[in-house]
Amino acid sequence: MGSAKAKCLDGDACQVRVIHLDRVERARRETVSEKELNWLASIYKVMGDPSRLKIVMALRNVEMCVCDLAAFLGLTESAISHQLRRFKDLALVKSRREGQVIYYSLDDEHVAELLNIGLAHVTE
Amino acid sequence: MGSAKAKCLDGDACQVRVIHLDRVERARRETVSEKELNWLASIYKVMGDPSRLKIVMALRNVEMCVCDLAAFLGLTESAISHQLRRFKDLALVKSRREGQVIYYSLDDEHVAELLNIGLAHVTE
DNA sequence: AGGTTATCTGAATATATGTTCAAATACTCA
DNA sequence: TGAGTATTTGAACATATATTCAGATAACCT
Repeated sequence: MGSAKAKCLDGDACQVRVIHLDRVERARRETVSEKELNWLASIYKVMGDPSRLKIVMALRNVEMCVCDLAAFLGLTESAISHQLRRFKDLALVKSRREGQVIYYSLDDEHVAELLNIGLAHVTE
Repeated sequence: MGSAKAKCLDGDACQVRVIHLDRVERARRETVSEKELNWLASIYKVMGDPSRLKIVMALRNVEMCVCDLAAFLGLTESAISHQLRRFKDLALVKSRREGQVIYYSLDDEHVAELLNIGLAHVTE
């Protein structure tokens, strides 16, 4: 119902075409703040890279040091260190020093939960 | 227990340092196939961009056409179309044509579920 | 102190990515 | 059929990103 004739939005200059104004307004009403959205996106993003996903999966059950992860992933220890820093910046991973060795482990239940959901579906 | 002296892996040339061989082997045992891992990563990845995340959130409740989404996001219709194609390539979004208008909606419960988990945590 | 091990840092690089613009396609209505 | 609307496509561009290399820190051991 209702023709699909586009209406206009953003009063002043009528630059934006809209067909279902009600839906757009509803979406606007139901969205979260820009800050929350960006934070959420960055969590998904950090898991959206095969190498990092593998790191998260490894840390899911046991803490590991950089060179263990490097061996597991087949990457440089430097590469692992760089990626771990990204996790730490997002407070998704924590570290614990024991002599020369630094042990990394997950520090965020969201990540573990998201991982479990994903794994459950991917392994059917 | 056990000194932190690194052992060697990958027999032939001993190029890889490992401290906790047992943990690495366990991680190897418990990982999923490369294919599954990549597929899973691509799902997280597609949600790991603010614009796309906003698209998913909009489509969570109602189907929308390209220009509605463009109005909602404040982006070009072309940009929306490009992003929607990525979703379609991953079979996460489906489309339905009605005359000139093409309606998009979510086509994968994983995505909705991941989104709900994320939203629940982000909005505390 | 000096030497070894584990990790980090920064520069460099190649590649991926998000967006826009211009033009093509698909459908509708008169 | 032809004009108008909705969406798609491909090239282009600027930016972000993952990894490596070389060198810097930090902690241990003798």
